[in-house]
Amino acid sequence: MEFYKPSKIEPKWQKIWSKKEIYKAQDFSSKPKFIMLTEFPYPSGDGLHMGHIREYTLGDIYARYIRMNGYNVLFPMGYDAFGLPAENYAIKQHISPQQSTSKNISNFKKQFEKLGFSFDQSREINTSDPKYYKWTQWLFLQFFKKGLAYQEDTLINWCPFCKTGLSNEEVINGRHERCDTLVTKKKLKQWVLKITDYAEKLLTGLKTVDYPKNIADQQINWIGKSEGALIDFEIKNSNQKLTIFTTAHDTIFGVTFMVLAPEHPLIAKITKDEQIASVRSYQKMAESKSDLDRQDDNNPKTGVFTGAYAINPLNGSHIPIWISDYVLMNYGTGAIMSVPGNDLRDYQFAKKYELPIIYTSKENEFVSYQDQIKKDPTKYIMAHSEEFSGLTFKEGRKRILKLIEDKKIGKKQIQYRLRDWIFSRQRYWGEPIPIIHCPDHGAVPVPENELPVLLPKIDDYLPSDDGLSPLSKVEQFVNTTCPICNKPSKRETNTMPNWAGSSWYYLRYFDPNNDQQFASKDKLKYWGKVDFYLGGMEHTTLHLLYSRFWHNFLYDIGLVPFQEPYAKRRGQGIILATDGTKMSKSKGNVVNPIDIIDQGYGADGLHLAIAFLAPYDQTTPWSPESVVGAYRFLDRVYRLFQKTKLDFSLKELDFDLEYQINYVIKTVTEDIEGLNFNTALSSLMEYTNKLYKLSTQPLNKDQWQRALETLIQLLAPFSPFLSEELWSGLSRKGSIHLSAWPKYRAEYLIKSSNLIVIQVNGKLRSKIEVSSNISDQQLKEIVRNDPRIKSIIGNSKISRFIIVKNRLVNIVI
RNA sequence: GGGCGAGUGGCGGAACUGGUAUACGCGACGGACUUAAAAUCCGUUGGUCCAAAAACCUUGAGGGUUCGAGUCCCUCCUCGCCCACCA
Repeated sequence: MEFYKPSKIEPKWQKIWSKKEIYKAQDFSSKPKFIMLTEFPYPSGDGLHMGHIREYTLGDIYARYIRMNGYNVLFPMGYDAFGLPAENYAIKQHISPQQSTSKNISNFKKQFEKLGFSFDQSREINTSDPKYYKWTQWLFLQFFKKGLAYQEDTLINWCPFCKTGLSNEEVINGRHERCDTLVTKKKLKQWVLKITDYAEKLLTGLKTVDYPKNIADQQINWIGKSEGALIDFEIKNSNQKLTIFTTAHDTIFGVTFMVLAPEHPLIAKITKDEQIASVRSYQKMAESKSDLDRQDDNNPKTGVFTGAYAINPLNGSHIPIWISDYVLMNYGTGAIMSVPGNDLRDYQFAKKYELPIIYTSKENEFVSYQDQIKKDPTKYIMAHSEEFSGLTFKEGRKRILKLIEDKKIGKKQIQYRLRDWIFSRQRYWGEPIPIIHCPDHGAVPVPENELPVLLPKIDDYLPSDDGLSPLSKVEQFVNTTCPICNKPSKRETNTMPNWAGSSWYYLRYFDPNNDQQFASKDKLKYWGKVDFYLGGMEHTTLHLLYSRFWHNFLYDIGLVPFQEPYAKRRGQGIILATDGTKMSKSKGNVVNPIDIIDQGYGADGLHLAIAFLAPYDQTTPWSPESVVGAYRFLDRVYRLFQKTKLDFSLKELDFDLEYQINYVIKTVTEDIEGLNFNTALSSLMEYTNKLYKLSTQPLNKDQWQRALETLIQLLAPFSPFLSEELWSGLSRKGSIHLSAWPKYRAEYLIKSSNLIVIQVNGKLRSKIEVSSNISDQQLKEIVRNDPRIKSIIGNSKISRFIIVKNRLVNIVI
């Protein structure tokens, strides 16, 4: 008898699958197409980690399932090789990013092979390959030509450790999401992509795709649409005007002071002489504060009076103008009207500086506007608002807006929290931005036939504190001529962020070797939308949002046939360390998945353990024992196939076995469709246990054969190696992974009898087995005569008799 | 402060649309096989009480709706993730 040894089975099939290219996707196949996309990794020096394995295992299971259902499946893989992590790793290893990247990629490939994922290897891409980034540069130029890529001299988020600017999305709690360094501010000239132009489309597009609520909500919150009004306030004894943005224009009678952000340009023009000194010193103080300090809402409010007054356009009252850093320059107009009766921050500020408070709701005490509206908008009754007092907020809102518009002192305004995307990085390892700066013509795009602008190989690629890219030191690279006038000009030396290459990579899989276009029209049309995109929740407001933006733009300029790139998105949960905390090198609690394979559990054992661990989208701790259970199950399946001395004397079909076969097909199929991989596996385990018990009894040979085939076919997506091995042992032709997914027959799922639960007053008292076609009358009779039930009921009167067909009886006494 | 989600055995987790709570797996305990161990196989395994049968209790806490609630409603507690002085 042979023992189950993954190390003897798995390498053999890796080679065969690879040689026969069984997972190759066909362009223009007549079969229905399906794109299963998982996020491609950046090839780090540590190799694949548990998070990768979970993502690709789940994607692989689904891809294999869909493939067996007769689809032309595209399940691609590539490498997101440009960017900070790769470069920081190279610096640490004292080798060039080119070297480290190619070394790491070959390690990743080896590991992927060992893991046995069903990728179409022929379509592999690498974002740092000039043949690839030529098209990233080309796409950037399309943004430039449409005015959606522009340069701005602005205060940006700066990571002092990585020595580069960052986008808004890359700053998490005031820290750089990659290295956790506190972010500071730096004034730099930057390339910016105008993602804000797509705020509305990115919102409405969400209604056309299948995303889980939490992902859609996160994007909606990030885009942060709010509807309100811009209102102009005249300034007393001045010809200046102060424009504010508010979402609560109906509280305008409660305004008792105005607040400007410390950076507001109007401050210099309106501050009274006697206040200049204190205003200047406050501005200085605010400037030196880090983002994190400034954002802490537990901080006591601080501020300073400018000496100037604004005039309330509706009642003419004079309102002092203050400065405070709780107002942000980069949202709205950088100025607010303060209504301390309804806004907590304004209230705190008013209390501290003893400013008057007017309550504009009938409660006549502090009530948060947001809370009030949310609780019951009809109960919010306005007060202290002249002729509007007594109205509901909804009505007051409408009328005051109309009044403001009629008087031409303001207008309706839609405001988004989304900021434009800071797109340049002062680092070496990225796509050079294909722009030439000409003294006469300004920023000029590199002509298309000169793409790609190659990243020069240089020795000194370390970043510097001055905000200049390492490329600026390379004279052969920098010095060039203007494509328009031929005058000596300088190349742009900033590079693109690592999110550039990944913003369109899925499209390249359709046509990875095309050197005329990023992908041909025909292939874009054939493959269409990504049917299923699985990835990390942490990319919701980064990669996922960015790539939706790019794709929407490409659609608008007619380069892709669909508006949204991903028809269905799901996010997998995180696998924590055994102690329930995040796996991290510094804590030393990292589990290396490849070790698990090498310990003898095999790739199949690893896949199975991960799929069985918990629902795919749940964050859950890793347990080393889960692999033991997975391995034991596979071993049991293996031994089931080793049984040689079976008694096949049975001529008739075993109806119960027939039921089991059809039932397991049904449940496993439905569970995979619903991505309930853990319960699919528990069904397969139960089924296996039943077969194992049956194997000691007389059997019908054909039926038994079918039972075994069903088992390994249903198991194939989860454990590709073992199922292929056992399939070949049944001397079936071809790969099990190209075989047709089993179909159940409903007629075998009809039970002749059912177990009926009998309750008295809702409490379980007895169970009986009765025929499926029993009438309610008959059932009542049987239940009444059940000795246990009889004794419980005794002389009590039965007031109700509830029957749930084929399931339950409840007697109420 | 805002958004989303979750609390079920010793542990990971099941439970379809309100209808047998604790499936499946791990661990533990007992037994078989073995000189022994591993592996495997067969049992037991939410709690209280108990010789046993039965009974009673149990899905974070409390209340409600219902013949019947882990599931629906209300109040509260705890935890996780994301965002956060966004006017």
